[in-house]
Amino acid sequence: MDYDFRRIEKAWQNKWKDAEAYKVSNDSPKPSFYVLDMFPYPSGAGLHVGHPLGYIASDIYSRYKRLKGFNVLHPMGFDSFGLPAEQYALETGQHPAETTEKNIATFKDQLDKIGFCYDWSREVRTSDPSYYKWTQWIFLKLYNSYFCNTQQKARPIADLIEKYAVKGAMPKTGEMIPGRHFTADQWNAYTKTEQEEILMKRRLAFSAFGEVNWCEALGTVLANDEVVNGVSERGSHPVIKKKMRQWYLRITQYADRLLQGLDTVDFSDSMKEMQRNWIGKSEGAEMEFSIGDYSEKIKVYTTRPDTIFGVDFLVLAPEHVLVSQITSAEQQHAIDEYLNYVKTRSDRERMAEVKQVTGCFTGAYAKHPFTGKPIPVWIAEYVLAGYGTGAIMGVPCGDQRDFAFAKHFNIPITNIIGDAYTGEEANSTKEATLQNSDFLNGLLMKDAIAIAISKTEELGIGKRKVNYRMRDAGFSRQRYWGEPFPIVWEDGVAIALNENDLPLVLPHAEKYGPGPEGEGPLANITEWVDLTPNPSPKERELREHSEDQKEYGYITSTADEWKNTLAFAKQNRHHQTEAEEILWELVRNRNISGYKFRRQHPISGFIPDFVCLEQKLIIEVGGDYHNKKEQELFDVAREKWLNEFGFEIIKFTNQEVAEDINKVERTISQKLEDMQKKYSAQSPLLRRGGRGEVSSARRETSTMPGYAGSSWYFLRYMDPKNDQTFCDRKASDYWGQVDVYVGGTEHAVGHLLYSRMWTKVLFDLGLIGFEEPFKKLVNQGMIQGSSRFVYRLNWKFKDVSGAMINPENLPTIFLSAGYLNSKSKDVQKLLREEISKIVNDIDFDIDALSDSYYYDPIHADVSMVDGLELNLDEFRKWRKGEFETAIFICENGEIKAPFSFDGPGDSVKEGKFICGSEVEKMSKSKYNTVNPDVLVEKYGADTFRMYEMFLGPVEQSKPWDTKGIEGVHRFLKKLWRLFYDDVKGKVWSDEKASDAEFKILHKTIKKIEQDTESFSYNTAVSAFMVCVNELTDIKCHKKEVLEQVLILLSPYAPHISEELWDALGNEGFVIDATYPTLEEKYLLEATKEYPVSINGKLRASINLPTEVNQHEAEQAVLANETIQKWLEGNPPKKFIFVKGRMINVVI
RNA sequence: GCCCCGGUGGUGAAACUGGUAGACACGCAGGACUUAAAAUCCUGUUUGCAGCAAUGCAAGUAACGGUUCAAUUCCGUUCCGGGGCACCA
Repeated sequence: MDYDFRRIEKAWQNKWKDAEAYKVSNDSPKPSFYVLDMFPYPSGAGLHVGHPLGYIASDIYSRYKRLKGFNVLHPMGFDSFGLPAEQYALETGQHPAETTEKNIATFKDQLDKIGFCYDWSREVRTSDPSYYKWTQWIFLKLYNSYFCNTQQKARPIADLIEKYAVKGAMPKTGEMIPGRHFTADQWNAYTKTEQEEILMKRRLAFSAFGEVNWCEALGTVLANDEVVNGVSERGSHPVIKKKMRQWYLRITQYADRLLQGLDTVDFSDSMKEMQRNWIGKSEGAEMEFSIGDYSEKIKVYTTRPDTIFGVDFLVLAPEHVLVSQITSAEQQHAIDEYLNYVKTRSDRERMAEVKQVTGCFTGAYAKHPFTGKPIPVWIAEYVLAGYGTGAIMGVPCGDQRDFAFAKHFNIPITNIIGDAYTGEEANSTKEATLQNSDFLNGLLMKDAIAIAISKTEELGIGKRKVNYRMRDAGFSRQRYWGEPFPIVWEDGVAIALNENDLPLVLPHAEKYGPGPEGEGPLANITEWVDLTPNPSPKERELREHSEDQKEYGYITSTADEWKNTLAFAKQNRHHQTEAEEILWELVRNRNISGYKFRRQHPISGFIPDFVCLEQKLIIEVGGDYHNKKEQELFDVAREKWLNEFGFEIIKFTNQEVAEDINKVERTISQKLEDMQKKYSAQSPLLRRGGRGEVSSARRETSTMPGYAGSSWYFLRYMDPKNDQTFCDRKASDYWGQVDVYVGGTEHAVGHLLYSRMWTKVLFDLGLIGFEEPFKKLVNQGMIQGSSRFVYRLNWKFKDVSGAMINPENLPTIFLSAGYLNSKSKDVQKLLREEISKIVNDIDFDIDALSDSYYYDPIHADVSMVDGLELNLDEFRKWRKGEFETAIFICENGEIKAPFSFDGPGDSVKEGKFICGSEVEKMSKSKYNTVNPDVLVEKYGADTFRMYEMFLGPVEQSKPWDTKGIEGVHRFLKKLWRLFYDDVKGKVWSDEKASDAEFKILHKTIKKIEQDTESFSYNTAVSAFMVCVNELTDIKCHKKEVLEQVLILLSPYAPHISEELWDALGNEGFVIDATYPTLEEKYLLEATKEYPVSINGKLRASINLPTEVNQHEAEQAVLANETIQKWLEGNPPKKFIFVKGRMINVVI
């Protein structure tokens, strides 16, 4: 019986599925364990061999923990919002939802073939409304929270509002600063708009103006990596910085807690370091310098207040607000010129020429806060407006950039550290002793820092200050395929939707191009965006007269329709029924609870009898004609339609109105009251408690960035189906933190930082019980692709007359790598000869060209290459035969062409075409991807799993190479033969195992357990190989031993383990077995082969009892022949005995 | 420039807190079985020198130096590769 992996794997995958073997319950007496993978973006290219590396690692760990008696949560889902799907939609017109759906199906199919133990019933997809409902919900939590500086945590914004209303915002010390401080009375007197503006400055999710990369030609906002050298990546159009309203997360408030939290988690040092760098905390002081007669002072930020007496100049960022004020008349022209120069420089340029010194003197002088010495004030682009205060103090003897600046502009340099400053370069250490520094004289610089700060604070010229490099996180994207913001802008004020109104479903789009004014594609879906209620007749008049602003109500489509409806409505108003007249008298003039009603007011094509737009309440009075059959149907349809737009309808019959108008009144006002309650607080579109109507209401047209959905998905897995809350507190308390999180380093500062922040906010608000999401992080290395290149001759040659050769009629010629690698000048001559054989009628000059110029490297698909040798037949068929007629010049100069010519001809044709190779990122566009399906098909999932692990340590990046997979496959076949013999069939027996056999088993148990715990899977695989090799060597076929080995192996190779486990006659799945217990007694040895070194060099090896003591060992060693030979009769100087390890004799 | 991580046979790699460097596998070479192939199995495989051989000696973990009875492991300097940050005051 052969190892038929195809049958086995399929069979067991089905059995697991049928038995729901991987379904996990939130209710279990077992201890919980949570193993998580970073969920993938389902790209159209499908899975490549790089993806499963981490998945296999986590799968092994999950299965291992399960065997160890844990209730293991090991889910998988899809990060399915994102740019690639949108880009694809732009190109092909296919809706991202469709392509995403398709891609996910492919991914799942591929994943299932590898035999992962995911509980698919817990799958999440970030683009699914039932998921992003809660992303939006958490966004609202962020929006409706602020960071309380006293408690250092998030609190509901309602608390802040209450505080403002009762106590205002008063300064702790000092005077009130207008715009920042206010009394409770002032707060209460502010308009809603003013209050909202103040609150926006505290909300954890907030909107503000920020700079974006704006490309006029493309009419769109670009991400940083879509901008290359100041122009757009697509089309090379100019890109400028433009201020636009954006959303942000106030992550800077969490900087300190994010920093502290790192000490509580088990991440790699480099990962922690990266996060620390990103947060970029620096401690220093802010100091104030007064300038001439101006009341305003220049604030500088410095980490080196100890060098305050070495200040020779101040430098402001060119964008600094004070620049225009302090510039002197003489310098005005020079400053203007410099500012113009700066404007032309992109960030990239500024970065590219780091060493270039530019700047301009403002003509102003600041006063040194201690000495009173006048200090020139400059501006220079090396000072960044966005960091610190946008101003620095220049200390040339202590800072290399300041030094270069002073030298360049001939500013005299003050030396405050004596000999420690050479005059040749700045001394930026903190080790020198200060001189020339008044009260700091004689102090070491690093000690002087604290003293300088306290003195500064004492004199009121500055204060201690902590700065962070991290900026608030941009949270809006001008894109389509993302979560819409649950925000409506009413007259410029952001109003959040009610939780009840979620999810705000992403509307279907037909086009994905940018909207006007840099807005996202959603801005083009007018009927979705514009929630402005129908205008009053007066406003309507106004609007109709303005030609370029054709607005006809928010649900109305065409101008004509609207005109007709209007006319019809007007007509209706002149033909009121009696009941309508009575009702109108009742509701008009804000008669009922102060709500304004309109009669016969068109809402799109419909004309309700009465409507209160504030609460979206419609009153219909039944006329006789409503009894007709078709009218009834129409009414139903209309009601449904209006409901969709949030309108509610109450109906009265003529009779009711006529008979008891009081009852009618009560009904209406009750209804209004109910509706106000129901849609209380912040629901948009006049459903607010307020009385005023709005003149414009537009939905936010940006969408959330990719990291929104991924910032909390690990919580959703715990309670994926819950439609009451994002994740029940019981579920999150049961599972707690993610015990092991496996993923790539590329998310070090993005995803990991954001999800850590979200977790902290949710924790602060009491919604979950832990404040770090991931207890342990395992970084999987990247599997790189090994690309193959062919080199196409570039026909940009001049012929001998100097004219360019026209390549169009010339054949495509490919050069073999070795041909090019022989870097000699001869290659060109040789090549010229070869080409002349092919193309007889042109004579050209190749010698003049540099070798880098005459060929283009082209990626060849790795599947057509065996090692480095290109399969020419396949290559000719590739890309729909694009290179069908190409000519290949092989390694040995042989020419292979699809036609015959008078070449070297008759000689034996065995030239190989060798490709160039390079290690690059695995990507479809580089044709270097390897699909796991192919390998699974050829060797089986178990082989594939074990091979990926065998490749090397999980954390290590390595180029993909298939050549070793045979070895792993052989191992599994060898394992199989312990159970089944080719000839004899089944060979296992129930015999009692010997100690020697148990020793092999328990040695393996020990090693596998250790290695699995420490994610050292490559060595674990090798331990399995050793085990099987040894069992084979001693012909052990005993069930007692083998079935234990199967349990050990099942996390690594679940299918074959399951098959053999079953064959041995066991009940149930091996995945539910109990992990073998290590019994040390089998590992004890009576004797040990001790290596004996002389002076650290291994000379002999002697067998000693395990329980030997140093004296006995010494005697045995000295009696040894080889050792005696080395001792040459002398006694050893020293005898070192490490029990159980080795012996070293020093002579 | 700064901060991390790494550098070991022809290749992927192993070596627990300093204690037999190269486990395991690939590749290669030789052999067995076979008409042949596939599959399987066996032997060898760091380098140099000596030997018919078992084996012995020497060198060897990027380079140099140090600590130690003993260094791939700890320390210092330099070189190379990978990743991150970058006029951050």
